[in-house]
Amino acid sequence: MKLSPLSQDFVLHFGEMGSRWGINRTVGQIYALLYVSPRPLNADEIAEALAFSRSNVSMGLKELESWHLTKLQHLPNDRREYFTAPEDIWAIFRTLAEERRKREIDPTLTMLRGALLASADSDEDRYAQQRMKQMHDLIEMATLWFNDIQRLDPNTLKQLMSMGAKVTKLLEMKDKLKVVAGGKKTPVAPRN
Amino acid sequence: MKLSPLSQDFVLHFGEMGSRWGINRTVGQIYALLYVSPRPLNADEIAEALAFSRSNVSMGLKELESWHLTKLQHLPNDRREYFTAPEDIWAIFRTLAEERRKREIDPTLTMLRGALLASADSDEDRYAQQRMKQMHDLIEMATLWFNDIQRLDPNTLKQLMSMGAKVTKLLEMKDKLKVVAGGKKTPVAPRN
DNA sequence: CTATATTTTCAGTAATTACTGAAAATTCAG
DNA sequence: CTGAATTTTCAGTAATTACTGAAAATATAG
Repeated sequence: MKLSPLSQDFVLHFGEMGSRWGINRTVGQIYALLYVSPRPLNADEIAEALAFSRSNVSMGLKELESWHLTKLQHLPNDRREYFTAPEDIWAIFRTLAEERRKREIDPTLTMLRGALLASADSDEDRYAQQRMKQMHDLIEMATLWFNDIQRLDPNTLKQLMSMGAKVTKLLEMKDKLKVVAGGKKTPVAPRN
Repeated sequence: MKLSPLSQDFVLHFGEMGSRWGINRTVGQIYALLYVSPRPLNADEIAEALAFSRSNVSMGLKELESWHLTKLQHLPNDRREYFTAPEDIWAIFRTLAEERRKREIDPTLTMLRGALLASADSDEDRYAQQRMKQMHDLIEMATLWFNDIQRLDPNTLKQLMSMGAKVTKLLEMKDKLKVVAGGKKTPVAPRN
């Protein structure tokens, strides 16, 4: 297996990006290779295409599996395992976000909650707790929201995204409608 | 300067998180320390509190500066430089997101655009380009959207986030209104 | 300007992380 | 079962990244 220059560039770039994303260069390259490959690849093909040792590829694939970023399949009359990246790119991003949430956000929220429960017996600690609360609340809100948004079907999500900030126009509209209709004015979170 | 156990935990946790976020452990700890500190700190205080060498702190602070995550100030009758983390936590996340966009997303989009312009003269390359296009479009849309959303003032944003997925109810409402009003029925993408 | 306080740089070293090859384990056709 | 094909593990090594102390640079008070 020899990589075309087109794929080569993509793969190398994703290797570099990988290192900024907590997965190492090797893993990034393997993933990128699977992503652009029109057919499933086995470990030897990957090792050859990327010039890594067979064992390195084995490790990398395991890592990707732990991220739920590969699909494993078998080809008829072939004992080797073949790998692909999931087709649906939305699913890929959802998976990535989900995994990062589990590994990074959740533990952070847990730590913050613990710290907020501890007793603060100095001005420093009280200040620190206040800062941690700000961070906790922001992270929690963003996470809940992201979670919600992410579960929308791709088309709704797409529609929503293309609206961009114009979505707030809808919020205003909603408020006006309520007033006009004389509906009970739901107290919206105070706008400090 | 001695750290309370409360801050200690926070600082150590952020050190670890830092390494998952592309900034190293030291830098993560320095940032966390500034974040929970009720007053500006100078480099020596930071070095003592975290038990790092003075030069390591100097490097770390420079790194944080390059991320626009610290504010530098001077105290009266003191030649040393004092550092703080910005007050507004929304601003902090906006900065972080902005910096990551510049360092990771933008170069990726550039690479993808380049690859899409290149001529593909094999089935493999055509497939690869198609995959890259999917990725490009998704990243571009998400980035534009994120950018838009992020610029909202914190309270609108908060309101929007608390709605979560219910925001799509507004989309439906909008569509219905158009129909009732006899407006042109915009064909909405099917929601599978 | 000089002396001193403070910050930055950087070569060397330590620590961490990535990678390899050889060997062990697993899988499965016959 | 047996043995060949395939995958995984892991100890050793290579490569990378982080950290330090000493020295250089910069800033400022006098």
